[in-house]
Amino acid sequence: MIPDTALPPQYDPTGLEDQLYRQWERRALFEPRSDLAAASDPAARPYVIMMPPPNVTAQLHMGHGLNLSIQDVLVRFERMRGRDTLWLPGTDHAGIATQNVVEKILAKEGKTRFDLGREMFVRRVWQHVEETGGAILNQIRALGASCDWHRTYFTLDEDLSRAVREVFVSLYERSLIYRGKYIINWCPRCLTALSNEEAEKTETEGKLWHFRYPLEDGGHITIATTRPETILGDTGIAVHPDDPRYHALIGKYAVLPLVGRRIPIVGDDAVDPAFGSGAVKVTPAHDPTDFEIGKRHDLPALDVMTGDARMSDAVPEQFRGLDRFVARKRVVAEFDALGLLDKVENHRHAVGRCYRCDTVVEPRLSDQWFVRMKPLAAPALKAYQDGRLRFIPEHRGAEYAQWMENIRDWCISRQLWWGHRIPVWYCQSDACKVISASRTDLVACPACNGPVRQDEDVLDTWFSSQLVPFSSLGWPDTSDELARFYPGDTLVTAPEILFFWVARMVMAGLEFMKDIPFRTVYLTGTVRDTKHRKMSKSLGNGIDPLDVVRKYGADALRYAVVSGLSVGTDLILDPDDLETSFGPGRNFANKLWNVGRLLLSHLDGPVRPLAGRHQDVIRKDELSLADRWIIARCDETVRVATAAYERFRLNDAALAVHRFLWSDLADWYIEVIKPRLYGEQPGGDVARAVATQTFDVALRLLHPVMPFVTEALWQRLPGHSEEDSISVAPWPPEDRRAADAAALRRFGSLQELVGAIRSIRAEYAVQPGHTVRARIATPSPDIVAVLREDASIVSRLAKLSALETGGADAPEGAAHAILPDATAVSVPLGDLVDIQKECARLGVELERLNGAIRTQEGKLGNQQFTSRAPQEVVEREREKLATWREQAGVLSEKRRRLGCPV
RNA sequence: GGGCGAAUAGCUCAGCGGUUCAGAGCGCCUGCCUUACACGCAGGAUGUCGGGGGUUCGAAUCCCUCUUCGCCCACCA
Repeated sequence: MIPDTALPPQYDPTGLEDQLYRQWERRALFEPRSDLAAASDPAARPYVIMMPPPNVTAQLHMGHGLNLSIQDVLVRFERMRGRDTLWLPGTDHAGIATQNVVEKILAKEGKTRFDLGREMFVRRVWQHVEETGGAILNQIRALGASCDWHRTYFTLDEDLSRAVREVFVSLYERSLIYRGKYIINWCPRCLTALSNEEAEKTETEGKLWHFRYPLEDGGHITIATTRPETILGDTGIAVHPDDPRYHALIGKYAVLPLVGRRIPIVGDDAVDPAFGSGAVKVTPAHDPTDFEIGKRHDLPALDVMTGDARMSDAVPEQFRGLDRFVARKRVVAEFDALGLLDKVENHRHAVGRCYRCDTVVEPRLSDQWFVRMKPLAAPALKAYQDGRLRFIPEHRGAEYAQWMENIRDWCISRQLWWGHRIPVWYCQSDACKVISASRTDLVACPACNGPVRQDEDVLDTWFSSQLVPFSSLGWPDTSDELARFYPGDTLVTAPEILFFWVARMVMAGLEFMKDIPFRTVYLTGTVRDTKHRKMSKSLGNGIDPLDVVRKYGADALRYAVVSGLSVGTDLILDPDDLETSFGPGRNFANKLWNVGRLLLSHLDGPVRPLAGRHQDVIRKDELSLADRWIIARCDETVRVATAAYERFRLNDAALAVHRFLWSDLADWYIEVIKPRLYGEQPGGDVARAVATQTFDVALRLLHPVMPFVTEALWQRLPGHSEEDSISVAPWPPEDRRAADAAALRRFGSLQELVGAIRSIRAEYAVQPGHTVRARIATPSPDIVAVLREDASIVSRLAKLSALETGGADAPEGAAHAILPDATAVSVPLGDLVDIQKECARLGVELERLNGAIRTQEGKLGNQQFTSRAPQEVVEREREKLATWREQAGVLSEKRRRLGCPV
């Protein structure tokens, strides 16, 4: 392609990124390739990476930016390696979260969902989803994510809903789903049951109240509680059966204060005699342990709260309708008034909070649906123990295993309206009362043909999410696609949803597809601010990825995320200083752009290939030291970067390519070949070919991280056009023939030599345009070779007027440097400075310094000062003196070396 | 209460079984708008590698311990 020499000097991603993305999408570059699917090698499985579906109405946040970037790097890498790839985008209906969003909108209109009724409300949510649901998908595009948009799914789609039904009914038929009355976590604000995982335990500073309950036969028994309001629902007291203090009381009764209920004292192993008073109040309707105790001793369960956590009509009148925390205070106050409050202690304990609204959850007795997890967990645990399923970082696997080992049944019913309604119908005819789970909607009872009523509840949103690895591919229908893309390879996600989603996908996959859905689970770190606080909307410390894309480009964002991140560590970004976080990525893109600009401006046609069967291939003997060096460095970079990508060490890959492009190619190679490019020296065509082709390789290595700028440049390189795309260009192969240890070593020596001369120049502040003479004496054969064959390069880079070999001047009269390989470099002082002027200048400076030193000596010699001034002031003055003396020494030495008159 | 990570330059982090490992980027200092790039070029300063102990010829790197942060799990009311 003819170079576009009109490229602006500053890279501007605005508009360009959009344009390139549309180009990719139009050409369907990210869809699976039927040509590869048809390939005969059955072992060549496609690469499938699982995108965690974002909440349908959510806005993109930095967490998405982080894990979408990682996923895109991985999938682009595999795609370029020639694998068929699938990265399916989709959205999750996010039951509670989405319902909450719409309820908030209704609240602004002064309405509740109950005002609308179920049908109208659900319709309203759908409307909201349709209005806002596309936004996040476009935001994902803006990051450059190369996913297959033709198969975008939504967890409430008809197909995925069919999968949900199939799974529910199948589990129900095998008694792996059951309904029952148990203590569950209840959110009084969302008005629904939650799973154990959805009730986030947080350590809280609370109180432990000790109360005395009068015994029927006189005396008291003291119990302790953190939730006094539940006393109103007490139906017993439990002590340890072997506790000598209470042995005699077992079987006796106490009278519950405030209520007057006669409650039995029972002996139960669940009681820890060492805690509190060793006696426990038993509230079967409001505590899981108490529920179990209650069952064992036939204690009634008395629910004393309403759904929104107010005291119910089951409590004495003065408490009815009170909020639980108000009731708590009131109960304490009344006990206190009765003289039955023994003591109050501070007490740290874990309090469950709703993961959606942070409300303190209430353990509550209610009828819910559950999945029996133990049989499902066993194979999922085994998959990990066998090594079939692996975690990155590895230690995360232990969390997974621990959870699987201690798994509890999963409460899947939610008292919401938005979601998959439970496919269970209850026969309304008194004679029948059959309960039917059905894959299709029922209008009549299958047993008696009587009227039926569908269960009111919907399923936990994670119930459908866990099926996505196969439901998104058309399951329960069988299809070639399903066979081709299941199981997948990699899942990249935030550690927060390890249990919510990841673990359950593994279980569901094993149960319904007989295989794990992915081999590798990469758990990212958390995005935090500089104070290491998690980025969140409520803290207001978030960074909007789209804002970053607008200001710095998607490439810069991705580079920041990838280069600043080692496996599994947190990503620290400063919301108040985007420049520090994203400037380097933008600068890097700009650097690439300018390397491209320079190369393109010197190209007027195709370049000769470095290797291949073409006749005009460049022969090895045409290559200069620098050519061989950059080719060898390029190959090293291919090996390092490829290995790093394979091992998920994306930061290593990014930094290796950065180093090659910036430090090696731009700073050294291009500087070296400029005379050849400008036609001042022969070999211009070779230099162009080498520069262009190593640049091409580096662009490909970098493409997974910075897809846009690499594409924009690559399409302009000779032989490419807009009809080509780097995103499907072949991954650069390792080339053993390029390895050239001698060139690496020798050019390294050249770099050191040039560096030494530049240091000398800088030390004497020589103007850039001014040339100097250098004399080199070396025992190093590499340097000897450099001086023989590449002296012009050294002269150019170090701005030398002459480069002499042989015995180096003694340090007298010359600036001198010794390299690690014992090479001595010297430059006549006369070349570095005007000796007379410099002597005069140094003389003046030295005199002034000596004056200051004399004054300081006087000050410190003054007894009054040293004895009266604070110690640290004197100390500081002494240090000042020492520094000045040192400086004076340096100046004298300089004068001596210049041979200045004394 | 159980389990697991982390502590390296002012900041964010590399350093993957002990011998070119004391590094990168940003920031800082000096000099440069050298016809690709000031989002740049060249040069430079900066660290008792959290404290203590141990193993070894040799430890940022292995072992023990302490301190400090963080994560996961947990029905002691």
